[in-house]
Amino acid sequence: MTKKSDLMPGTLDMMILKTLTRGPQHGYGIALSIKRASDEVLTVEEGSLYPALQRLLLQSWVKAEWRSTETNRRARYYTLTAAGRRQLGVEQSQFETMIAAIGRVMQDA
Amino acid sequence: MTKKSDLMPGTLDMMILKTLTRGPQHGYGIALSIKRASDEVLTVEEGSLYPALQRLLLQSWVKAEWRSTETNRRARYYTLTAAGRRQLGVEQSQFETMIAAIGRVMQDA
DNA sequence: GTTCTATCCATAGATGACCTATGGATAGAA
DNA sequence: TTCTATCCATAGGTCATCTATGGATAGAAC
Repeated sequence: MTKKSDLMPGTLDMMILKTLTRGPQHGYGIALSIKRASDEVLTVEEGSLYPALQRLLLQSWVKAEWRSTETNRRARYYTLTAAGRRQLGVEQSQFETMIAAIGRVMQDA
Repeated sequence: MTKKSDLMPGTLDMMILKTLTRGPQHGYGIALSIKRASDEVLTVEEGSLYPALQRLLLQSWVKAEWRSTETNRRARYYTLTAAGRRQLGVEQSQFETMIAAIGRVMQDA
């Protein structure tokens, strides 16, 4: 089993895509969003996050542009594409299927 | 995301331990149990199963002995140990925590 | 009687996601 | 001016799982 602060493998891309449905964000902001939404249970390391964003860019599930933050710093803002939104749907339903199956295996009977 | 027939990484050991709470079983039987319990959604490949069983043996979470099956074939029967039962509890609660956290990230809000 | 399928064990090597470690840079607070 | 938080990104390692392979036997099918 994974350690407490680790992620569940295979769920990071899905969570990033989901986070971006709430609007464009830069990498650091995505990491904070996930951390806060999960009540500090999930911590996305930068060494996981940026490679993941590169993967998503390559697939054209997100696009990126350099902009300025409210605090006047340069940052790369990521936006969900239409394909990314479709992909999110696919990953969500696969995830649900998987979790439901594991639930059946794990139930007492 | 993982493919449909794949496992969710990090959940195999937990499912094996859970399966063994229903009594000793040989490797092949464990794989079938998981497949059936999950309504054929989860397929444990032999290349995943036997290394997993070696891990569990090393940790003394299961023990093994050679016996004969009902159909007269030699097979290695795996039994859950007390430590294995404790470990199952740990993994289950970590899993629940993780799934709950992912659920919060994935909920529309 | 032999071929095929299901049952059974196990390892080697590849893949791929994630983590650790590292490096760089700036804004604003102390 | 030093420290912390904010921001980006890559290289290298780890580890779980999969693919591919190899071996062996029981019983059914033909």
